[in-house]
Amino acid sequence: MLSKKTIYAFKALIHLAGTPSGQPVLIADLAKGENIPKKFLEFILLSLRKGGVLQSRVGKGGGYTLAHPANQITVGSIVRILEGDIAPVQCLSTTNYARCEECMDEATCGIRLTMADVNVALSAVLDTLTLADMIERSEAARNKIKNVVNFSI
Amino acid sequence: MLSKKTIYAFKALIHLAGTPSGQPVLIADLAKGENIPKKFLEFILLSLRKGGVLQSRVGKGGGYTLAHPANQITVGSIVRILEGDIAPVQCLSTTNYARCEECMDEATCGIRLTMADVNVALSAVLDTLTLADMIERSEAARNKIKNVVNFSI
DNA sequence: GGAATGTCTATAAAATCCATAGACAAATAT
DNA sequence: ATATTTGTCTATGGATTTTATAGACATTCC
Repeated sequence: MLSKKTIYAFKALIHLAGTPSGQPVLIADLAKGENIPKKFLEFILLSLRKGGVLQSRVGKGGGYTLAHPANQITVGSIVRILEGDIAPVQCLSTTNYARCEECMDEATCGIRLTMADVNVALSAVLDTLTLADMIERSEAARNKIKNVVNFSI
Repeated sequence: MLSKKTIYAFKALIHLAGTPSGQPVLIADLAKGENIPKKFLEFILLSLRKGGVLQSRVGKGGGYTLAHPANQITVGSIVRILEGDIAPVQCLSTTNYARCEECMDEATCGIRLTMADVNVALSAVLDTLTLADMIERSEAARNKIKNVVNFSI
């Protein structure tokens, strides 16, 4: 289950992706617009910037912008930045590896070998989906509903 | 990331799957054998029993046994029992549904629509893999190592 | 220089996870 | 019947993580 932090990040990123390109958005505006506690959002945006997903500018006319086009920002990269990792067990993590306590032999651990499959499947989906997909799907759903309404008139 | 509770559950279940069939195993023996805090394990086993994965018998000669053959106990069912759910967002959970706070319109939420794909992919893997797979993979890895050793002699 | 804005550190409230204690209930053996 | 073995249940507390806030600081622009 994703944490609130990650959901907030998605909301903020979708908001940023929806603003005319190049136009920086203030933390305060993002917080207000997406109903996210401002100080908490500061921290989230900072993490995303350090993770290479966002760019920022300080001072008047400053704010946050996406560091790349929305279709190049994967859901996986966002999750990895905010959740620390995707791997179901830490002994499978590349970015945050830790040996499982009291695991006698990593090479023959059935849990690890099985979770490796889960890890691969999960990474595959998350690294395929992008911010642009999130927006497209939302729009597609909206259009579908609109059409149904139109037809029914 | 799976919690310790779930890892403990896997260990206990693998242990149970590896004992001659029908033979009940004591909580105390499982706790000692797998190095799991006994009282914590009690709670875990109870959850698994209520979830239909384990059977128990009280009194002398009692203990725990698998409720089904190991190849019929999916990893997904175990995770669902102990983690509460698999869905990345609660508004996608079937067993534990909750509306996301302040989600204006669930039908057009881009986060939800995207995470639905993740949910499908994740469920597919977890519901395909079984306890028997965990054991097979562990044995396969052990045999592989053994052969390498033999060849090198 | 002054205003606007992001950055950073410290801290704390709330929730969840991990673990333990102890009384209780059920089954079996004698 | 009674004693013994063993799982069941309720309550509780410590540890960790998540969520959130406060305030000083640094940078940019005018």
